[in-house]
Amino acid sequence: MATLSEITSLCKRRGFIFQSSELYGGINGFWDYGPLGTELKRNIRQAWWRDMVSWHNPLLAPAGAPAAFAMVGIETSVIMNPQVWKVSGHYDLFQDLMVDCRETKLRYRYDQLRGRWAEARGRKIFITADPDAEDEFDFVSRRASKLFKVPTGSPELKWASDFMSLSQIAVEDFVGVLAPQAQAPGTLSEPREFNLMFKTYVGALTSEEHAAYLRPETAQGIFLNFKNVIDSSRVRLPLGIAQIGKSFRNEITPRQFTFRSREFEQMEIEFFCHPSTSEAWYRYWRDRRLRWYFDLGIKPANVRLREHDKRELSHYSRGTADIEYAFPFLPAGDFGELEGVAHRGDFDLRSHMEGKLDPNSNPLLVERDSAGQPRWRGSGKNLAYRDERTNETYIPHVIEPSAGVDRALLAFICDAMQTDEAPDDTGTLRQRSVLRLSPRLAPVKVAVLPLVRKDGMPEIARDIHNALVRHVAVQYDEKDAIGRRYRRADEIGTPLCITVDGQTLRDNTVTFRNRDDLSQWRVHVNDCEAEVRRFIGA
RNA sequence: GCGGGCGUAGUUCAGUGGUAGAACAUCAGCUUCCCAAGCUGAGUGUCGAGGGUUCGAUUCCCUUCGCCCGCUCCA
Repeated sequence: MATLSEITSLCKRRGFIFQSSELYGGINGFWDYGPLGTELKRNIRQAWWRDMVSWHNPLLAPAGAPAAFAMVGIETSVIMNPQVWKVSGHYDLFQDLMVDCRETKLRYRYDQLRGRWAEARGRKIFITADPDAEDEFDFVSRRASKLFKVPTGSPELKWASDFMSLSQIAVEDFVGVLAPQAQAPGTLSEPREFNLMFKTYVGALTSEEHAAYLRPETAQGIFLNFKNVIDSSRVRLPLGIAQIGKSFRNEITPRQFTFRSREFEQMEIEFFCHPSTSEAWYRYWRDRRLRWYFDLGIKPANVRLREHDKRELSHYSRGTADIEYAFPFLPAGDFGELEGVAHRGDFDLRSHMEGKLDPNSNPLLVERDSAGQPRWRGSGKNLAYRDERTNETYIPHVIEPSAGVDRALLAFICDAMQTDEAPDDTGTLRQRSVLRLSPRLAPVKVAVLPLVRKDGMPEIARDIHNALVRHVAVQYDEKDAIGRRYRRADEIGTPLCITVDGQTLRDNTVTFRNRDDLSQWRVHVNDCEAEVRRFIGA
């Protein structure tokens, strides 16, 4: 399989992906799409939108679906009322305080590091536990006896406190804190803020009361408009609302080409249904979304569906599955997330009604501050749904398939990139670089080529090109030998070539040539468009 | 954010303390009746950016930006 540098150099050489602001040395975590990349990306969005939204038939239950359902699309703003992110939980979650260990270079979440004070041989040290330790009591005991050089369980070692969070310890006292993997105390930095949301200011004044955030996901825009859509669109549950749009996250370490970017595009559906049917809908969406990648030509061997186990799940969720791809730049056996399909229960709608819910409470309760008030106040609006046929009112459960456009594009390119062998005109096998993209996704569907640049062939080929140009993405190429033109088409994934040759002059047929198996067949000049459409399935 | 490596033409790379080359790609022409053929010709780089040392820096030093790898992070 291709390496990351082979992928990035092909993407640059052929105009799929460039580094953003490359002229000025680039900017970490941002990417531009070139002419072919833009077409490919549009085709991915279009395939998703058609398959999920515009080609959806609300009168028939799709294969495997529990029932027929409605599906509409919306497009919401990137910047929203900041309260949205407080209620959604992103504000708390994305403003993590971290501490770094200067000795081991390890970083810990400030609120996750726990430990207890230990006293021996005249020294008092706060011994922290590794957050991943199976048994923090055991971990801390062993660390303490090693530090003080006393046997475990020795009466010399006294515990001066119970377990407590590092955040309860003053920063001045960090000199007496032993980090989980450090040899000596006092190696932890002061807690530092890592704000993962992009902050901006609305209006001309740069003051905190005008602060706002670029959305870190498109989903919240859908939740906020659930009631608007219901009230305006004559749709009933079960209902999917879809959106494609940009999102922004201040990733600490953008890496791996476009896989982890700070500006990225999402294709998300929030699917609203009755709580009693939500598990069946969850399974339906999980399986359907996985199949979508297969239908667009991703090799099943490179994809896996990873169901989160019970410990990873919030208790309110009946399931979350990641659709993952074996990106060639990841270590062998590792997969990277393309899409997450999550059963979110009524967490989001209820949070926007009542105030931010505590995801760890069971049953779900509004998170309160010390005064007993909601930590983050909800809208107070009623987002319950009334089924007018059964007269039942309920808060819908939500299934959320959330896909990354840029990640899908990268996976499609990685999966399609191949080097195989094809004979040259002397019959010897030569390396051929070919992009086996699905015809639906290919940026160029067909290349029209005169076999040689004489005998009127270019004129006929131009006529064919001109007839196709309003209907399919077509390229005309008369430069260089025919074999070289085929290879150029192969390298950018053009699935079909139409060649005007000597026989065309006699009987008005042209040669169609298939990118994948090099097969050829003849088609009448007047039937070119129909044949292209048949082949690419559009 | 930490540690390591790297940055020369569109791409892959060579090279030198005296301002740069190859292959492929690109463009033009000739030739060419089916899979990267041949011939002729052309263009391309402020050697990532800024500063320093030096008579002189792409080359040595510092800073910075970017890329890759490992940690960390990844709702």
